[in-house]
Amino acid sequence: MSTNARETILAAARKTAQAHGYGGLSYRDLAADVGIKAASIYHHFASKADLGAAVARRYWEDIAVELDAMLEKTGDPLECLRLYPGTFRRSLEDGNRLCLCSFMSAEYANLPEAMQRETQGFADVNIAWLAKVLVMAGAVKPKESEARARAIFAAVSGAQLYARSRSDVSQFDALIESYRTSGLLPA
Amino acid sequence: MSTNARETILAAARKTAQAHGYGGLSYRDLAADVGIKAASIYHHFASKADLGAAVARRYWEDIAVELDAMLEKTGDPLECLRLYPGTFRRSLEDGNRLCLCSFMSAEYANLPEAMQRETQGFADVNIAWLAKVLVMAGAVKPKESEARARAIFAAVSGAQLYARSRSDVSQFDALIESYRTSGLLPA
DNA sequence: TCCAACCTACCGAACGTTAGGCAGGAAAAC
DNA sequence: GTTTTCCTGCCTAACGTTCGGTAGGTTGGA
Repeated sequence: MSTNARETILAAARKTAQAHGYGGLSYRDLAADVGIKAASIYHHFASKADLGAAVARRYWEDIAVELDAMLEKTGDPLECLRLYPGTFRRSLEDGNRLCLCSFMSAEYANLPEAMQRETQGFADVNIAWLAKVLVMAGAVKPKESEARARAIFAAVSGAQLYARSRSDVSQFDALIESYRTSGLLPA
Repeated sequence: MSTNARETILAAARKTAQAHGYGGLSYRDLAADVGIKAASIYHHFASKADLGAAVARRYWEDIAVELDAMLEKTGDPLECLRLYPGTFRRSLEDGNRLCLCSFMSAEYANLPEAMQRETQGFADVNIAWLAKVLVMAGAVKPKESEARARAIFAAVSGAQLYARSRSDVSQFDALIESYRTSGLLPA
């Protein structure tokens, strides 16, 4: 348990936060999850705010790596745009979980400052990557790529939120399909 | 205070829930808001779950009236579609608040059953109205109106969520404009 | 006389957090 | 090579606060 306890805590906290939010993240439950006592978490994180900020940062660091890997692996920007909603879909499949960024945006007013600062990271990473890929695919003019990337990110987030409220992944799929039909996403 | 205390509580609870969620809604704070003691709330609502469900139900009942009134007043479906995002925009202007439906979708796993049931009401009302207006405006084929309505609702919700995380209403406006440019919303 | 509306005074549970201690392995001192 | 020191990782036990909720009393108008 010891050498990677910090990582184990981070991963468990992320999963819980994606299901119940930062407010729904309890030290006692989290500790039980990873097999230690609540007080022991303080050996790895100075406070709940610190833990939350670390989880948030790790979250967008991971997605940055994942998105770049996808682009490198396929080498096809259009295919990337087709696959992009899959990252959100997987959260839903995994226990009807939400993107941590969406949860933090909702809980924004209740978050400690350090977490508020990290909230934007995930969106920034997604939007920058989408803008780049949109231009590569020739789907939009470079000038409009940022705005379109933001629109896609926001719309996909909204689709995930809606599907969660129905506990129904197929609603997410249908929404993505509508985004394609309407022209928001390349068809 | 007495005759409309129940209404006062409902309204105050709605406002707090739109800022801090159901979990962030405290009986003591809520009571202080409306000028009574926490225990007195139990004279009007049997439990927090009951209060939450009543707030949620009232929320979508109100929007149903509001949307129908808009259509009747303007008589112009295209103008209605142009005005539609305004209801979400107003929440942001009013203390960076979120649509209650989005908050409940995020908190879904933490909500009492009665509230989970009410969560869908708001979305249903919006989607039904949008589908009707889209057909009236001739913007989509009747067969596709439901799907497009859902897409618009989800996308606008996502735009509100994104703008909230930046505490910046202009981000919402920019996103709506992108939805128009891309063809999701009629231009 | 009665009842709705509100009160005071609690309850048990859960929360984040702290103090202080114990085991054990690595590093330092002899 | 042995002993001592020290640090890491975890523990138990409690802290004060806040939570939703309850019991029972007071008050004022119909």
